[in-house]
Amino acid sequence: MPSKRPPRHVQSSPRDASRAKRNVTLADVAQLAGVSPITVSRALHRPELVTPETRELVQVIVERTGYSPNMLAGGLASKRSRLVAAIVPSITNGIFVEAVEALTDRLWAAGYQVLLGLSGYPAEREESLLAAVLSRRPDAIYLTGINHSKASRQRLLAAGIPVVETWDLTPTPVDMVVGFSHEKVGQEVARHLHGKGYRRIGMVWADDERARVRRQGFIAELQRLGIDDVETVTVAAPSTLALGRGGLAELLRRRIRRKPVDAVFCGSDLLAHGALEEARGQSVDVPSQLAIIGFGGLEFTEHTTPALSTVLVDRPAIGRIAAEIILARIEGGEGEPANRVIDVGFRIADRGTT
Amino acid sequence: MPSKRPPRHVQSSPRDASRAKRNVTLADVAQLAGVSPITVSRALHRPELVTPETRELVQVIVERTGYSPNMLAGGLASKRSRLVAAIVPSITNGIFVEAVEALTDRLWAAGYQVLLGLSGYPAEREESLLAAVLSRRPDAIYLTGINHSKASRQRLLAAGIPVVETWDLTPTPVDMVVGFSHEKVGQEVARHLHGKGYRRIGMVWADDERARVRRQGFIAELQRLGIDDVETVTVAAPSTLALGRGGLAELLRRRIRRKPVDAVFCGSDLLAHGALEEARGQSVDVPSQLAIIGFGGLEFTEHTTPALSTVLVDRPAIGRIAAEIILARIEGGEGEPANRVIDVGFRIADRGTT
DNA sequence: CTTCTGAATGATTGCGCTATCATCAGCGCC
DNA sequence: GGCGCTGATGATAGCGCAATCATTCAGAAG
Repeated sequence: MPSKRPPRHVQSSPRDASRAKRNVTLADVAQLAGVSPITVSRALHRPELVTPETRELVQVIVERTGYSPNMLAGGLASKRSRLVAAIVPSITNGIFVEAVEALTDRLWAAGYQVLLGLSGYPAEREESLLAAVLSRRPDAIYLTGINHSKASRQRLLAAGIPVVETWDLTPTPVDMVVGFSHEKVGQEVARHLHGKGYRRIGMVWADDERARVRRQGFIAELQRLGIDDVETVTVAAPSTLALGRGGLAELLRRRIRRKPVDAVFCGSDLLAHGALEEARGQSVDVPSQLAIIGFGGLEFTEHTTPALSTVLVDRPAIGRIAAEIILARIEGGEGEPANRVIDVGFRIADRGTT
Repeated sequence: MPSKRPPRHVQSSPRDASRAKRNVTLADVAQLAGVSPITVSRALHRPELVTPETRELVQVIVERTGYSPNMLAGGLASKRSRLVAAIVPSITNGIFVEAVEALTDRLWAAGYQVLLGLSGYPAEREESLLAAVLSRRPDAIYLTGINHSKASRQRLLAAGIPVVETWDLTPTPVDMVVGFSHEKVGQEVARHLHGKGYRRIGMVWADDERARVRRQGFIAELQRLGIDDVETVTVAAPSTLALGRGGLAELLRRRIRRKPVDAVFCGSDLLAHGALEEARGQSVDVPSQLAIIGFGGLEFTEHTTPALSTVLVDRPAIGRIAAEIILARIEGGEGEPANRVIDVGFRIADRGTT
C-alpha cells in the first residue's frame, strides 16, 4: 500500500490494562485513532464526509479492536432502528415463508434487518405481538392479512411508521397493501371448473380469513352459473396433507344429486396433494372421475403425478415489493407513493388434475 | 371494583396540548401518575416491588396514553435486549424452519423475541450477518451448523453471550450444541440398505457441510461391509424436487458392475421425492427394482405412494431444547450447565420405498 | 490583503430508560 | 425510647451513540 506515511497520532493504548469487561465503544475507537467520537461515527456511517485517510485509520482501529457498534444506542440517538418487523402466522406454512425470505433479502441489501413475529393460527397473538414488536421501534412493519383488531390498527397508526399489509387487497389499508383479490380467485376457479364441464363440485377447506373470501367468490360465481349445491368439508387450520386425505374421504362419502362429486377445490396445495393421494388410494381416477385443484402454487405441485392444478401466486414478489415500497417510504422523500394498493395478481395453472 | 377511593393525585394533563409529535415516554406516564419514572419502570417490569395501588394506577395511565416502552432505551440502560438472534441458511428449506419456529415460540413465552438472519447457501453471508446481528446486542445466539470461520468464532466469543450451535454435534462447541451425529446417520443408513440386501448403491447428493459428513459415514460403513463402488450424483444446494428427478435420471444412466443401481440414498427428502417421481416416470418399480431413502423426515414423506423411507429427526426438539438451554443460561444462575453437548438422535423410518 | 466559501472536524447535548444508592415511614423488639 | 429492619419510593447518573450547531482552515475570489 503506497501510503506516504502511516498515521502517526495513533495513541498506543495501555494494552489490555483494566479493560476488565467493558465492550469497546465508539469513544474507545475515537481515542485510539486520535479523533473525536463523532468523526468515527461519520467514518463508519457517512464515509463521504471524512477524508480517505481518516476513514482508513478508523477502519484499522475498528478491526484491531474488534469494535462492534451498539445499534441500541445508535437507534436511540438517531430514532432509526434499521429494523423492520414482519408478522406472519407461521413460517412452517410454505405459503408465507417465501415472501418473508424475499423481504428479508431485499431489506438486508439495504442495511435493514427483519424482526420476525409469529402470530399463530388464527392470529391469536397478533395484538400482544404487535405491542411487543413496536416497542423495538421498527422503522416499518410488514403484516400478513388485512384484518386487524381495532386496537391493533390504533397502535399501528400511533407508531407513525410505514405499514404494509400483504396477501390480500383492500381499498382501505392501514397504510399500504400488496396482494391480490381472493374473491377473484374464487370466481376464476369456479369459471374454470365449470368451463371444463364439472358440475358436482365440492370443497375441502381450511378456514382462515382469506380462504373464506375465496370460498365466497367461488360459491357466488357457481351460483351465477346455475350451481348452488356445493358440498364443503371444513378442516382445521393449518392445513396438512393428512387433513386433505381425510377431507376428501369425507367428501366422497357425501353425495351431490345422489352421485359423488366430480371436482374438488381445495383450500391449499397441501390439502389438494392430500386429496390426490386419497383419490389414488381409493382408486378414483384423476381427473376423469374427479378433478382436483389447489391454491398457492407451491413447487411440489408441478411434480406430482398427475401434476396438480392450482392457483399460482408470485409469492416472492409480495415480499420483494413490500420491501421496495417500505424502502421508498423510509429513504425516499416525503412524496406520496404512486400507489398504496398493489395487486400482484394470480394465474390458474391448468395441469393434470383438472 | 371495590376500590375505596379512586387514586387522587392523578394530574389531569393539559389534554393533547403541544404533544406535536413526541411519543409518550415513561416520564410522561410517571408525571401523569404523580410518581417518579423509576416507579413506573418497576410497576411494569417488576410489579412485585410496588404496591398494588401504584401498579394499578400506572396500568391505567399506560392504557390511557397508549404508552409503548422503548426497548432500545431499555436495552441500552440495562444491557439486556431481550432479543435472541437466529442464523439459518434459509427458511424456505423446510428442514430448518420448524426448529426456528419452536425456538421462537418458546422464547416468546419467556419474553424474548427472535431476530432472524438468513445466511444463504452455503453460509456465504454468515460473517457479515453475524457482525450485523451482534450489533443489536442480542442476549443469546442460535446458529445453524458448527463450521464457522475463525473470525466468526472470535466475534462470538467476544460477544460474551450464550451461543447454541445446532443440527450437528461436536466435542468442541463455541459454547453449546444441540444436534445429532451425521456420521452415524450415514452409517446406519448403510447398514440398513445392506441389511435389506441392496448391493449396487448410489447417492443423489446436495453437498452442504453436514451432508458431506453423512456421505462419509455412509461410504465408510459400506466399505466395511465390502462395498466400495458407490456412485454419487452431486446436485446444487439447495435441493429441490426437480434436482432429485434429474439426479436419479443421471444415476440410472450410470452403471455399477454393469447393472443399474438398486438403491439410492438421497441427501434430502425433497431429492428423494424427486427420485421417486423419476422412477415412476421411467417405470422403474420402487422398491423391487430400486430402493429410495431420503433424509429429514418431512411430513410429506409419509404420504407419497409408496411412503418414502427416510431418516427421522425431531426438528422442533432442536429449537425447543436450544431455547431451554439459552433461557437456563440467561436467567438461571451462573452454574455450569449440566451438558453443553446435547444429542437429539435420529431414527430410520423403514417405509414403502426400501 | 481581505473576505468568502466549503470541506473536515469537534463540543455539546440529549435520546428514554434502568442500576445504584439513598431516603423515609412504619414496625417490632429488647 | 432507641435500634435496626423491611418495604416502598425517589434522586442521580450514565448506558453509547448521533443531531445539531460551532469551529477551523485551506484555497478561491475580489
